[in-house]
Amino acid sequence: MFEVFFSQVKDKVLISEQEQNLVKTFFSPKKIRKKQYLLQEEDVCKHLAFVERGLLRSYSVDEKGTEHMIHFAWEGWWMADILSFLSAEPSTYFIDAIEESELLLISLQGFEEMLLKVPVMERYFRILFQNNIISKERRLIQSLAYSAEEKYLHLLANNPQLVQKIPQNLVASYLGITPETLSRIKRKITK
Amino acid sequence: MFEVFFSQVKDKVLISEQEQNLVKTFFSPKKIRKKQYLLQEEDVCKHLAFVERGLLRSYSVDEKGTEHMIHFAWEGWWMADILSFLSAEPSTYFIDAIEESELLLISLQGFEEMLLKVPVMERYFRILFQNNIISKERRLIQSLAYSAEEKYLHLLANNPQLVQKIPQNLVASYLGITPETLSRIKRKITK
DNA sequence: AGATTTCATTGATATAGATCAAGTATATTT
DNA sequence: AAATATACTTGATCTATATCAATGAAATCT
Repeated sequence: MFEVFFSQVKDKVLISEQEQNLVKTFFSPKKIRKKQYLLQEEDVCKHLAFVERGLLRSYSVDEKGTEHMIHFAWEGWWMADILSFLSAEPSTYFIDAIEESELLLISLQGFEEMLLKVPVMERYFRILFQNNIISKERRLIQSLAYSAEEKYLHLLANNPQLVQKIPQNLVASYLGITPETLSRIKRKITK
Repeated sequence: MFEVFFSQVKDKVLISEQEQNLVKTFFSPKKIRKKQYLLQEEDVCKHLAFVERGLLRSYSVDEKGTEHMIHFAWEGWWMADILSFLSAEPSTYFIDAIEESELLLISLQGFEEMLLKVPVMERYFRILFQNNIISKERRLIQSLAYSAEEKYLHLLANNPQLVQKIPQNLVASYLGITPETLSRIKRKITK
């Protein structure tokens, strides 16, 4: 159950067997079916979710009903609305499963206790958050500086996994363009 | 010199006098004039900079020469290209001073040593990075979901300080719109 | 204080990408 | 396997915002 989890943690920090066993106690496993919600708007995000297997997405829905993809998480990635999780305010996001998934959940209380009792996990999350900032910053610049086609080409070059795993209409939303525009871009490129 | 710095740190974590004195040893002060660069593209970002007084900006420049604002930092905020700082890769950003500023600089070596010797600072940065993720996520959604006018209204509502401190053309770039469009939006709103 | 550069405003025009609509292909359900 | 829903493609049109251009207002320099 924790195979993917600890292989990810060990990528970033050194952690002893003892610490691993302690860390395990803060998590509970959860299975979630395709299309099932993990979080709906207005609810408080009660857990950080680590994806052992499967595929989740988070997104917001604007007044017109249009979905805007925030994040995808597959094996080895985390998913949550961090703002809602940390502040206990109602979320403005939805999180659901694109594919049937196996998750490891930790509550806010568990999270805080774990960080205090296992300082190496404080370090792990600091590094994780660092990396997240970097990737968000990249995406932000791309959304400001690049055309639809350039954004797609960059995604293909830098995140081919995402393009492979995620349905086209969700990739389009992730890039901030319409499915029609993405379809036309793909046709243009393959010529 | 460290007044603003420790008031910010104390906002997020509990830190003893002793720890404060140790932390101080890792930083060196620096003054920087208006328009002076702290970092230029292709250089490695050698320091995290804390702004005690003044105003900095970071931005990237695309092939057409257009600037895209990434971040502004005034009293109490941090500035760096985190990717370049942590990886020692050449930066793709510029950082310069909008106003004459007083900074506290820490090197990567200093940063890593400080986090190991003063664990409460590990915690501080984890929290800082958390908050940064949240604000980047907000900005990203706004860039995907909102019109130019909506983006500006949100900025006015949620970050009025920024609109006050930062010249119009830089605010426009921060929002991913042209100065002309921002000017027209302002006229429309004030009617 | 006058000269020069930089920034903000306004108007006219162009364009990337959205929207609307309809058809085709691919999944999913019964 | 047929039926239904969902996703993808293609074309025609529309629109928000960019671009180009010119003028006026601040700010900065000498």
